[in-house]
Amino acid sequence: MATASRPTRSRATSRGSTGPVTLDQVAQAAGVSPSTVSRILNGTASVSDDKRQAVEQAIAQLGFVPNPVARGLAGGRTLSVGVVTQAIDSPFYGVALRGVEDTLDQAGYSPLFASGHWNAVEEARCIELLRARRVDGIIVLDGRLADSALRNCARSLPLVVTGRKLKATNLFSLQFDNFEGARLATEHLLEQGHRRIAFIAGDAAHPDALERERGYRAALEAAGLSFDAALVSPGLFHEEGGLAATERLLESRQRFTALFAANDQMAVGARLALHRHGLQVPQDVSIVGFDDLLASRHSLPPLTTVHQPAYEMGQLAAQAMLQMLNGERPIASMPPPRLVLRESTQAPASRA
Amino acid sequence: MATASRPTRSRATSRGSTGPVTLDQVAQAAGVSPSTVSRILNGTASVSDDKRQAVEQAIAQLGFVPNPVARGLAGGRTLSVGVVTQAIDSPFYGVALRGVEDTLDQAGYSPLFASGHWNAVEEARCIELLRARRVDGIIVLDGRLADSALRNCARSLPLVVTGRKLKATNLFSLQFDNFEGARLATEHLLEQGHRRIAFIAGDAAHPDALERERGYRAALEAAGLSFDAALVSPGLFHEEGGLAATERLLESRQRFTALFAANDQMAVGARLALHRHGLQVPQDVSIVGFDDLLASRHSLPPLTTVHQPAYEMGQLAAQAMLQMLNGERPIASMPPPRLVLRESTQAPASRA
DNA sequence: CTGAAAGCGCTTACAG
DNA sequence: CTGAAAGCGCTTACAG
Repeated sequence: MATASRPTRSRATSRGSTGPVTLDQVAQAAGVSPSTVSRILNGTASVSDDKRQAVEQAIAQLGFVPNPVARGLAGGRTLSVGVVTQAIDSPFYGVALRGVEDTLDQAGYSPLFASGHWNAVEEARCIELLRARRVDGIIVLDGRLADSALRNCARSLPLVVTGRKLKATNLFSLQFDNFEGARLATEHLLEQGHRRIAFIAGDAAHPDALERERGYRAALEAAGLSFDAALVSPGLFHEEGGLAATERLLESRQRFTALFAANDQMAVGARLALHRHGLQVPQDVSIVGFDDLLASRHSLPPLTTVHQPAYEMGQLAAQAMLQMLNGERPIASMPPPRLVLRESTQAPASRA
Repeated sequence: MATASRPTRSRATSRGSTGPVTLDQVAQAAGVSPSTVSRILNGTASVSDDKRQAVEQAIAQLGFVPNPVARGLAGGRTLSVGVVTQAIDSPFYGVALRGVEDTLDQAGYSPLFASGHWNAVEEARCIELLRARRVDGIIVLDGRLADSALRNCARSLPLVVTGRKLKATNLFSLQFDNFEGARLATEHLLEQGHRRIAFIAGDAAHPDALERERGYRAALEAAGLSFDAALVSPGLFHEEGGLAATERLLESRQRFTALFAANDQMAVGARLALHRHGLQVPQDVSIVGFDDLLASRHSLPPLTTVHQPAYEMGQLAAQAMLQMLNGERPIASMPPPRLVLRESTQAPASRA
């Protein structure tokens, strides 16, 4: 009778009790209260074996799937985590997103992606949007948000940030050693005998870009070479920028036998510029990149580059978030940089 | 008094009435009922100007943002749409996802991405997951789900599918003319004088792959050339596959002066294989790809390829979804294929 | 161990 | 045009 005589409208009932099975239906089928079903679902309290069995059977039989929307409202947890990235189609961040997705998925969480387009204002908007959607936590992949904005956000939500070292409660940061990576890349060129090494710099608005330039200079200095500003040309981290930067270098008639690009995308642009000028890689000019994008393995020639573990970064960030959500304190850190030797570098032609 | 004497627990109240502003608070501040606030928010009914003003002011003053989770539960709409894609980091689909994201975002909807990994079983899981999350509709980008599964899904949710022609109520499909694209690519090679044109085929489990092969054959036949199975080698749509397929072709000692790869990723692999065998592009072998990935513009040499408008595809799919959600019937269709001429093709060396 | 009840923050018939 | 009330499908103190 209880069900039959429901006095008011019920969307589900009105269309013939079709529609998704609800927890109440499970409770009724199992002959227990909704509270008990909920407890079993959430492992919130111990429940007698017979009730548990009855409920589990009812769930299986009815094909019940809890409604995350209702759970979110009632329990305050949506089992979703926001991810602010720069662009969903970035060859670098895309891989990181996959790492996040895979890790979250295994734990029953869903990612909610939002793209900041390399722009602090939009990134802030992403965070607002994600909070409005009541995500349980937010992962911020790099980006240009001020540290203070991040700290502030962490006051109401667990936050994990990559690309900077930041200490704050409720906030975990993960950083790749860009300095060391760049130093390694430059050192490799030096060891091969190169002395005139051009540097295609990234976008100076990114801390990464600055760190990589520092690494380049440190390696030079360690080898007793002096830094020559005429050999560095900014390429904004993209292909066109790398192409233009290299054109500029070539037109300036600076001599160089090797070139270190602060990311693979610029290396690809540089490669094309050299080609346009009839220069061979690595015979005439050696190239080292940074990131080790999937595509770099098949570029022409396959690119020597600093491996940045994007997928692992995504995984680690997601794992850290999961731990925070569990009340644990994450302690992970990024693996150290590692140079991947391929075919774009060799000793300079001895024409000195 | 009403607020102060609330008899029961209230999470928000207990932490000092902090936390997000609720609709009730807005109603109270504006001196109207919650119903009225809701109506204004949703444009559900006409409301007198003075009340509207009072409410709008209260909203602005309190910085109220409606809780989508509550909206979802109460109204049955979550303002989110599920997107099942193959891999979040695919160079092709990534761009399509950006098109979806941009379009949805403008309309106040959020995308929920789920990756099927080129696998019908996982795609089905994605759909389940998205339905469990109560998305308002689902966009399926290509994939291997059976038509029947899709039709079935459309019975409970608006669905837009790309990569196939499918008629069903509540379902809109969008298809690129793969046949014509492949025909165009092959025709171009033919016009340049090539007669022995190898074909790196895609994964035969994808309808796209079959269509592209059909286009290749059709162009050959139109030119009076007979199809030679020894000249086709499957490459599974990825770089490694393209590389291996080309190696096989080369080892089989089949002669060919041009090569058409059923996607750009395989073209890149093919390019590398040719390089390993000391063959120049386009001097020794011309290459045409398919897709026109962002990267293809900067490959060595820049790749001649069939432009497939991934971003527009994402946009169109999202727009169609938005229209269905509005009760309209979408009528969009994909732009026709277009060949982008770059530097990887030229007339064969006259050594016949 | 377990149930009844209230509540999460909205929406939407229903009845003026 | 507008409000009171019930409900969306869960969770969680509270009281056995």
